[in-house]
Amino acid sequence: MTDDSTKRPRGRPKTFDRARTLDVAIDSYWRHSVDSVSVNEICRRAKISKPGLYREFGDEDHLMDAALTRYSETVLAPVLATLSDDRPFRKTLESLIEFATREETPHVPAGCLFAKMRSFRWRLGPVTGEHVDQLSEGAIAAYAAWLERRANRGEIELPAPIEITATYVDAQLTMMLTQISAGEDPELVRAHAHLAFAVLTNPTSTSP
Amino acid sequence: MTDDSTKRPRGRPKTFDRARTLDVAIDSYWRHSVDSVSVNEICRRAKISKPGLYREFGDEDHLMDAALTRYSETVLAPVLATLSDDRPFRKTLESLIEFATREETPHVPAGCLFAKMRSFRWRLGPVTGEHVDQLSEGAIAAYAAWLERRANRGEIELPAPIEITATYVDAQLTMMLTQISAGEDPELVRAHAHLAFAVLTNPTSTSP
DNA sequence: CCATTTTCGTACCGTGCGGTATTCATACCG
DNA sequence: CGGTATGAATACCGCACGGTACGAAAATGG
Repeated sequence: MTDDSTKRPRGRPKTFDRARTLDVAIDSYWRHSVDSVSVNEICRRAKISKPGLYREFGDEDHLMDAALTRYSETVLAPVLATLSDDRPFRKTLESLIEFATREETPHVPAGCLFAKMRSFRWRLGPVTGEHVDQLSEGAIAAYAAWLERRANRGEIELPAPIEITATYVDAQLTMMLTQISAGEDPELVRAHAHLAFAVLTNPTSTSP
Repeated sequence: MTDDSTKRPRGRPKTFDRARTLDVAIDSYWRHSVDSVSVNEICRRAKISKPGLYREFGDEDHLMDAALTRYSETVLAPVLATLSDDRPFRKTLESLIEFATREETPHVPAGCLFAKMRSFRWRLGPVTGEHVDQLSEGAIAAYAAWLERRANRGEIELPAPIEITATYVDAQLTMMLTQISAGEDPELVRAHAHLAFAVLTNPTSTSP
């Protein structure tokens, strides 16, 4: 069904594998910190020439942005989508903790590329930086919607205004991902998570 | 009383101002991230020559270590010392939160140099890295001693084994310092802190 | 076959880095 | 004064970075 016979473009056929290059970039940025992975290094790993990469992506900023786009579509979106599921609060929370403390596997690094980019926000290029901001807002909005829905159903009692509670959940999950990426013991991080989220599952007064 | 008449050393008198250089280094590492401040940059700010700095400190690793030593003595130690005070738990906790969320002043940057070094642990030199590890252990031990003492007096009820609770407090304070350094709103961070530490001040079950 | 179009990668540019060889300046001693 | 000892800074090294000029390579169209 692939019409090899249809008009091929005029010049030399393209051999640059954009998808594979993006996979290499994502894996590199994800496994190691976002900075400390240079364009040169990605070219070496992907075994492509530097001008090839620059022709495809423009510059380092747009390469990172493309990597973040692909990552958010394939990894982040499914996780945030679970917030809309109609599962009990604790089940969803546990799956979030599970995601944030996942161990490294041969094909999937530990931690979260998005979280790493957030912590390096100020040294990202303008395009990637804006993208990170936008995804951050989206994530917090998703947490807020989730928490509010569960609060309205009486499953939990919000210990603080929704903006504060949502950003609290976001901050805790981000910290967990950072710790996991730094090599912390997943069991310890999970134990910390249960302490941090006890304020949600065990409503009490929180007056200072 | 300064004996100018006593033997002066043989050669050309030293003019290198070690203390001032260290102040510049600490301020630079503290205000900006530890990496992204180069030796060249410190020389520029301190208006000293590069060989001068290298003669005094050896290399970048030992310069950072000297800065960390001075910082821990002048800033960190007093804070950790308050953990031994006999004040009520909540008072001490509030002063910790106050320290971690302090706003930037002209002379004192926000955040904490030690916290910044911890988050960049893996790219520190061997000397500074070891020093950071050692200080981390010291801080956690101090938190553990504080919490255990307060628990023994019935002021709080440990929500988890002491090692987990102490590292939890450490992780939360470190995260707060990181957020403040990243420019987060101190009021929001304090609100998060009260949520995170509610598990200490409002003992309940924490079963997952 | 040759001109045209498009993509390819080698080889380079300027910059800033951590670190240092070398030479000059300033002191004491006799 | 000259000899000796020590500290100072200029000017450099090799390297890796982000980014690109440019000619070779591979296709189509006539």
